[in-house]
Amino acid sequence: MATREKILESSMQLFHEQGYTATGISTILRRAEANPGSLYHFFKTKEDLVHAVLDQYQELLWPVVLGPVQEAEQDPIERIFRLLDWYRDSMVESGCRLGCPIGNLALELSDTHPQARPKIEANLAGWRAGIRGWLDEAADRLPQDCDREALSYFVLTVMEGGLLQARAADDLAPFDASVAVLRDHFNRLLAAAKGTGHD
Amino acid sequence: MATREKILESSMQLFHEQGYTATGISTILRRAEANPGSLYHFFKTKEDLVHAVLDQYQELLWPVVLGPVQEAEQDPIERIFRLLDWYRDSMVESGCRLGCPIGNLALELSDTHPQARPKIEANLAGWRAGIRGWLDEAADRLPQDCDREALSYFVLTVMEGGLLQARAADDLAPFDASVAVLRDHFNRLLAAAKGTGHD
DNA sequence: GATCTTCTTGAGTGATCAGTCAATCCGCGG
DNA sequence: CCGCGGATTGACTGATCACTCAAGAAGATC
Repeated sequence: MATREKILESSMQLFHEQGYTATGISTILRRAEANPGSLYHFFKTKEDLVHAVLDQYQELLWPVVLGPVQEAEQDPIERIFRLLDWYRDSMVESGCRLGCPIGNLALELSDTHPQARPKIEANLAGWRAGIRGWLDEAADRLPQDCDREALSYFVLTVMEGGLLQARAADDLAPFDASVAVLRDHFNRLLAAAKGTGHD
Repeated sequence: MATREKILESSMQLFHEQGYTATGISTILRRAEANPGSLYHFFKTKEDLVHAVLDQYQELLWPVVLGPVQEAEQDPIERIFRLLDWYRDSMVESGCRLGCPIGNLALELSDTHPQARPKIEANLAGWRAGIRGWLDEAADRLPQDCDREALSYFVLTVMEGGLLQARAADDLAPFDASVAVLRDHFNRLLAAAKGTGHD
């Protein structure tokens, strides 16, 4: 792998595992098997590095996350729960650690790093837009007065809030409980729309 | 104020504003107007300090947060939205910064500080227990098969997930949208319970 | 007022932090 | 085979990190 990509990859991993501030440049270099000069040849500062990481997450969102889910599942509502399940699997794999890399950086950097904040928001907006698209696809199965924009925020809220509690508890129960209530909410929305005649 | 309390207070503020790792001991000392020797007389390490901060949050939960809400609002369901509104106000006050101090520490320390994690979980459990108590009070207005434990997780999920997105967006819209959907969900639960005859 | 404990002072510790830079390497066009 | 520019090397910088400690001040107890 090219040096720049090795450094970027190591940074993504370490920022995810330890956070931005807690990760030292020297640790990144050790994992990437590179030297300080190389890192600073490609990235002007440590902050530049996290900007590149956020851009990378943005680029990978559709090819790695939303695309596969969209292809694997036809039902747009089920895609949302497929997405939540995909995240659940990644939590099982890491033993309830790590969580959402964007969410972690959001809480760590939003206040203190004004240049990173818009990039974090852009990432979340990308997730939301994907979910929003699926909700729009299912519009005729949802109540007519259903605020799909608010609902797309809500799905992301459930994901981030559920992951936060799961990490604190070192147990997926909070996440599962949250997803179950979200499922109940969708069931009620679908039932309500059916009750009034679809659309 | 006593030196120990001044140091504890400054630590709470700064961990909230900047995070644990990003906050230096020297900054805490400057704000507390104290010397390193005093800090290390009361707290063995920086990690001890964050443990004391978490204990303090735990102690303040009922007297400062849940108690006032419980007294100000009779309807147990409305108390939940009063609580969310109270948080909203604190976000307005800080200009969409800060967010939930426990949530911030949860994402920063859960993986890397095994001694802090249980204390973070204890704090979240305290919030949950309060909400759960209110839900139990309203049990006869909710559907019989309603999982109130899951619902208490869910309320906290909405709070934390909504705050995370609000900070990233530097705008309360994501939080408001999430709370609106939660309100819709409760309305549907209450309507469903009424429909089948109360209880 | 002597004595003991608790608390405060602040200069100083080694380690680690992000970042620098001159020297060197290497692939490529001429 | 030369010259050039991007890429790499790694020792080095000053600043800051968490933390120490010997000295002394401030109260409390007898």
